[in-house]
Amino acid sequence: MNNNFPYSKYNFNNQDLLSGLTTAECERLTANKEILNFKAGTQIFKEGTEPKGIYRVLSGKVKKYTATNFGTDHIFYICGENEYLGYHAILSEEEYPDSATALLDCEVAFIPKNDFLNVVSTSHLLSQRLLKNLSHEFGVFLNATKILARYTVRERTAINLLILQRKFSVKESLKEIEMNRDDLASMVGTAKESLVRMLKDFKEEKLISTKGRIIFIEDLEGLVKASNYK
Amino acid sequence: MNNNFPYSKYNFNNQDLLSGLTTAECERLTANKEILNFKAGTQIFKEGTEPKGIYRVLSGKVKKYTATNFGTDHIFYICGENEYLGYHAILSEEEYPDSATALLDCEVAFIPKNDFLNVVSTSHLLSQRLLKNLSHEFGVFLNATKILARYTVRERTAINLLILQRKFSVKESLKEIEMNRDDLASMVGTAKESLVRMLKDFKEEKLISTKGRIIFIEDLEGLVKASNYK
DNA sequence: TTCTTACATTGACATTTATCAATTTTATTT
DNA sequence: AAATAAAATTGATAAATGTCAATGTAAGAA
Repeated sequence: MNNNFPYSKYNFNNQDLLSGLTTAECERLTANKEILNFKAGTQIFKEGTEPKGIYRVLSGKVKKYTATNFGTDHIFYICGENEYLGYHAILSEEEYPDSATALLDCEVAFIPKNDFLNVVSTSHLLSQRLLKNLSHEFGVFLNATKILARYTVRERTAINLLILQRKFSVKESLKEIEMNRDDLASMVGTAKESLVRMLKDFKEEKLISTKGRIIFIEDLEGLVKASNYK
Repeated sequence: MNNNFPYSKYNFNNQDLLSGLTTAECERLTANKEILNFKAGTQIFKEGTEPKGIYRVLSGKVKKYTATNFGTDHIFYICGENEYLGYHAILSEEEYPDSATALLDCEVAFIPKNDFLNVVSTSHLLSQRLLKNLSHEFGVFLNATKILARYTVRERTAINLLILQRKFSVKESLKEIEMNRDDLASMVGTAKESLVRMLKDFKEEKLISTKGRIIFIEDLEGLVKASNYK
């Protein structure tokens, strides 16, 4: 990268949680594994319900979000390939604190709760890795709350475009983001109309361009500057 | 409680992390323990620095916060008695993602990094408990980000008063909050003047009263209603 | 293709929140 | 207690953001 935007502060899973397990552990873990397919827009699990297992995203994208009692969502994370979903609720022995819905068509591996817990309780490597991941996530969340608490809508919009650009592009060169405006506004934490106006400003400043709902990042450095984030 | 405000969503540590360890483990853990005293206003550790160990608050209160590059803080948590500080950075093997400063005079037990890691790596109970705590915290944070993203300053002010009331009162009956206005504004995620005006509104509505900087909760149910949180 | 529907955008305006500059109150020091 | 410093509050105003209604555009269904 030729800019100093700290993308590392935006990734929950900084390594593959389940790599490096022994063959026996892997077998126990995947003994009852199921491959599931979710069409874009389908809910994978719902806030407040009992967790049945964990999920690994094999392909596609998943949005993670919470709902207010007055009907607005807040999308706090987009999960991509090889990231895991739903393990927090299993480990905390609580209900799901959030919901997950496919953003694109997804292929997902489902591992039942008991198989996961069983391996967690016997594999030192796995529990150490989970500890590392969860505590890394803590930093990611601190960053997110700080941004919501202290940055303007303009700054947050820029920050989220930068995050999404990274998240959606396997290759760095790819600078397209496709996401509906309601979801984008829900990530930024603003009204759809305010989000659209911000995009318009960015277009006038030549930081981005659009074609339909697709957003092209035209000036990465300019967006970093607009984010006011160092 | 005679209201349905979910205080449980605001506590990081839902049990004593280190209770139930074997005598041997306890000894290893506390072999190099130091008791430290921090005067109100003194920083305990600083964002971006190398973690040296973990801290347990024995008495007093500690604010945890992150700083923006443009000089405003966001206080995201108040630690009280028997809560632990600084273990995230140790477990994630990263720099401190946040800072901690004594809000009141504090007595704190310091456990060096290696002693902690040593016991974590050998005690199954401790690592399981840490996993449970960290994943519980995830839910606490989701709630916090949702509130920052989706609730108004009025609602957030009410929510934070309710949290502080609980946090500062050992007995439920105690309904006093003493905190300077800058810190309160920093928790709510707003400007000091906006915070003060919100307090004024709440006073006019007889939800609170004040004497100097001390805030008395006069109508808990009314504040819950003002928070718009269910 | 045409119709239909969902989504995106714009305009006008109201409301909320931040900022800056006083002023008042409270706490601390002498 | 008086003097001083720090913090809290208020007022005036600007800026940011949200809301509601209308219009435009794109995508899927018939």
